[in-house]
Formats: sequence, C-alpha cells, structure tokens
Amino acid sequence: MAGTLNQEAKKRFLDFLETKQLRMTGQRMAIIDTVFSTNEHFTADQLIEWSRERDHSVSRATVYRTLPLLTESGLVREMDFGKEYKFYDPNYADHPHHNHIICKDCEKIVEFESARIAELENEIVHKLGFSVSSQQLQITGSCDALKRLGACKHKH
Amino acid sequence: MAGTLNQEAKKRFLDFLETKQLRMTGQRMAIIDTVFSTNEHFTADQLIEWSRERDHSVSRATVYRTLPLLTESGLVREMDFGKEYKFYDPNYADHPHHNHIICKDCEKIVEFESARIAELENEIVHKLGFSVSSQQLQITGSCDALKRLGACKHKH
DNA sequence: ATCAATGCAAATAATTTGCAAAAAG
DNA sequence: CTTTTTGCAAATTATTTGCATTGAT
Repeated sequence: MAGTLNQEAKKRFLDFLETKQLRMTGQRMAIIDTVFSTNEHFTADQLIEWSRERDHSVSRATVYRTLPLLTESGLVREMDFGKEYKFYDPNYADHPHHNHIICKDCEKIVEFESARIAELENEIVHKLGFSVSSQQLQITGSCDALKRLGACKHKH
Repeated sequence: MAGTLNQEAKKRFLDFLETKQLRMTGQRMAIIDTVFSTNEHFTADQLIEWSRERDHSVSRATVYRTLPLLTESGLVREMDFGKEYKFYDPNYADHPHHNHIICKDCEKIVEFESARIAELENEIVHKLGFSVSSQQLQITGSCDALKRLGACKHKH
C-alpha cells in the first residue's frame, strides 16, 4: 500500500515536466512522490500535509501551483463531490473511465467501471451531434452499513 | 419561453414553504417567480440580477439564503461544472434523472435521459452493496460546430 | 405583538498572485 | 549567469453570517 504504487504514472509525469521544460525541485519531487504513492483521493490540504512529511519546506503555494500541472498532464483528475474543497484522483492513469459512488452518510467512495455505460454514453452523445472528451458519473447513495444500521458516519 | 413555465414546480415549492412554516415575502416571491419561469441553468449571480428586475430590493444575502431552500425542496439542483461558481438546474422536477453534456469550447449544455443507463447504474451499485439516492452524469465533449469548424466559442 | 426575514457590511475560507530571495540548469 | 521556482503575505472571490431593522402572520 505504500511507496511503489503508480510508478508508471510518476514516470509519465516526469516526462511531462521535461517536455514542458519545467525544472525538478526538491519540493516538486516531494509532492510528486506523495501523489503517486497513493490510490486514495486527496484534497489540496492533505497533499500539503503529506508532502511536508517528505520535505518540510513545501509551501501551500507550491502545492497549489503544482496541482494544475498534475491535472494538465491528465494523470490526476480534479473531482468535485459538492464539498467546499476539491478532491484529486490519482487513479485516472490506470482507469481512465472509472466512476464513483459516494455514501451520503460516511462519504465512503467506491470506484467502478462499466464498458456498457460508456458505450451507451457514446451512442447517445453521438445522436446529439457531440463527441465525448471525458465523462464523470457520480452516484450518491447508501452504503451497506448505512442501509443495515441506519448510520455509518466514520468520516473517511 | 417566458412567464408560465414550470408552474407546477412553483406550486410544489410554495407547498414546501408552507409545510416548513416559512413566510412568503415579496423578495422570496420575486426569486421564486424567476426560478420557475426558466428552464435554463443559472448562477447565483444571474438569479440576483433577474430577481431584481422583478423586485429591486432583493439582496444578495436573500438570494443566497433562498437557494438552499430550493435545493432542499428537491425542485432545483445544484450543479458543479468545474467553474468557480455553481449552477442551478430548475429542470429536475420534470426530469429527475436527466444528464448533461457540455461542449468544452462554447460551454453549450444539452440535457438527455437514458433509462438504460439508469438501470445499469442501479444494477452495478447494488452489486457493490449500495443503493442509489441520486446520480449525476456529466459528459464533456465537442459540439457539432466545434467538430466541423474547429471552434465555436459563443459563451452561452 | 411576535418572530421570521431582510439588507448591510463584515467575516470566512479555499485558492491565487506579486514580489524579493533562493535554486536549477 | 539566466530564468524558473519558491515562500511569504496580501489579494481575490464566492458564499456565509451577525445584527439591527422591517415586515408577515
């Protein structure tokens, strides 16, 4: 679960930086290492905290300046689950079409994929004269515990 | 296209206010009339502007205090299309399961429904041990003009 | 009369930005 | 050396809130 997840994505991001002729700094490396060593969704705030465990000099500003690079590269996706802050999802490199289901009580998030849904989307969108660039499907619902016990608030 | 759209939804919202024992004021009525006389998505800012055309005394604070009532009633849905402000969609009363496709250039939005996708969602989510409360599917893509002409920026 | 609703202006909070200093190439 | 990147602190911006006043019931 720790340091070697997503090494492929990390490599791709380093290429991206090189192509754009951006410099490698200690702070950037700390942030990048953090992002690509988890499969969890994270907030800007969490990324700051975690990155500082690797390099205490990482500032809030640098994290906020790195996030757009990550999303621009396509290796991380910005997600809005209706909270006041955004989440970032590092799993799009491996699973470019995955969707999310979120428990309305405990906010547990489960990812899933469906080729059939993707096909239907393409079909419908084509009929409307559009073509698909990206999609996001978010379902809010009740997790198993919530259904059975009436509550499940664990907060992540 | 004008004043009598969505009278059913308006009526339902007035019932909602009554049930919650909330008072009817001139400002609220101006906001409500505005919301239920359009099928367009709108922002808080647009709602303020439009409501003031009906009643110049409508304040920003009152609009922001009315919006949660509208979403709570289920007759208007808060949508996040990745902009810095939120959009509000007054079409959920008539079409509770509709989805959105947004052109990535001109930001034109088209709504569509698919019973088949809804079924598949239910099925998958059920397998994951969840049940569905609400869902939103947003597709970003290229509209017809963008595909044919390479550009279409009209900004709404 | 009573209590909810309003407008105003100040507060919040996530994110962004200007700038001088530090580090990369 | 030159140019990018950084941290800091101040700025920005949508939204929220405290409070004295107004208006609905």
